[in-house]
Amino acid sequence: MQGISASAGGPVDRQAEQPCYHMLPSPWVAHWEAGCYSGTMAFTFTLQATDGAARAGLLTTPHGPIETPVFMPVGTQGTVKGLTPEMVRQAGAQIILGNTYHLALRPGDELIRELGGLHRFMNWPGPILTDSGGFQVFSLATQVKITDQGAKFRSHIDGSLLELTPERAVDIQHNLGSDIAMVLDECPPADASPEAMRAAVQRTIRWAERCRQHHSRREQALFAIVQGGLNLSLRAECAHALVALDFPGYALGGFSVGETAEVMHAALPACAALLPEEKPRYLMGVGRPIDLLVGIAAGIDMFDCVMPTRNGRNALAFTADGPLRLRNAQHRRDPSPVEPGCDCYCCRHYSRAYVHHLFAADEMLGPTLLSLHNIAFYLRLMAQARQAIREKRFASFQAACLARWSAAS
RNA sequence: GGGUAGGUGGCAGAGUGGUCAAUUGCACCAGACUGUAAAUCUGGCCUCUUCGGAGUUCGGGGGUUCGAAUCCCUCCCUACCCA
Repeated sequence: MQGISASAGGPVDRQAEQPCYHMLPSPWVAHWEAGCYSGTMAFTFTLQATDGAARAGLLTTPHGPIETPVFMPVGTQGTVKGLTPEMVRQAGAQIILGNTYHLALRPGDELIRELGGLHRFMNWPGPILTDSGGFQVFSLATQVKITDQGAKFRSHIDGSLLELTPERAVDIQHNLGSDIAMVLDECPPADASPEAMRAAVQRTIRWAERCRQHHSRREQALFAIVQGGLNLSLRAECAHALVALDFPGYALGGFSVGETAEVMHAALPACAALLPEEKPRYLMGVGRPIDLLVGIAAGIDMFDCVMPTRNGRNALAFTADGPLRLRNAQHRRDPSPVEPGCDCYCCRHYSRAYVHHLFAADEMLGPTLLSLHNIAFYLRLMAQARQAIREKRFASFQAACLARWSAAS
């Protein structure tokens, strides 16, 4: 009976739920508090500090500024799965992703425009980057037919035949109203033949040109995507052609598509160096914490990956001491937080034992808490990296992180 | 006391002479996850193993048979019905 007594023990002294504001640039916080689109901020990128190839900078968008290097949580269908925008913000996110392919299929980009655009529709007043759907053409490849005109494919929702062209991808992203849009690209698998890779690069360049031509929305930045796989001369050819078109930002696509991490790591410095120094560089779809650090060292400014949220839903927590599988029996009676010292909502209030219980009982709060923690971990890692770059000690920061991650396993 | 139906691996529950170390689900134990068709998927789950196999299992005991979880006898136990 004592366990259910209302007055037993008195309330635990909980700190007020303070957002992790210390990680965010203050204009962004002000923008959030205002809760609306000011429309005064143009798209700019300022390089503020370098440390070797690593860079720290400031990106501004109509929906707020972004400190780089930045990690962008993925919100494919207009939601970072399992989290409210408020939780994503409190974890320290400055910008999130949305997806052209998914949102065009459901609920439809026209509908979202009608309802005030994606920011308003999903209640995320901060910056949004939308992916073009090029990756879906690759990942749903069995049912896709690619021609110069565009990609014909079957909807994964109802099987209907649809076509995504460069122009349509731009229109959809216009309707969504994202701050940064991506060109439609062709993303071949790592083991594609040299001919296929070359064809994909040429098509990607032609499509980028068409996107550029078709793009008219001044308050939205359109980024180009460099393909070419692991062939550096193809990458260079692609990059040169795209740079000549003068995009406000450039992405490296076609990584983490089947090649080993070592191979990707080895290729990144040269590929990043192909991109203009004064423009933001975005490594698409990457990756694990170690991949982020390697990318930053190579001169990348922006990253996105489903890993913190997907793995969080699947009971894996990233921590400064390496990954933790909360479904494992060893956590059954562990009273310590997922990551000691972490100031995220999950770590401030719950034990590993409780999170373990949530996953064992298949309760939806488990995936929510670990998604939240993982995003907080990723964003904290990036904040620390930014600081390390500014203090010219990124290499030792990276080495220290790696040593700690590997020591635990 | 009489009758009926049953007793199978942690649980539920298939199998009813050889292709059965035994379908399946759950539970349990691990692993994977990189511009999200993923709150998903994979593997393991009697013992030992040089991973090729080997040895013991289907309530207990006995028997029939070349061969039994499966057929027979007997004992024990469970559920329901009748007294």
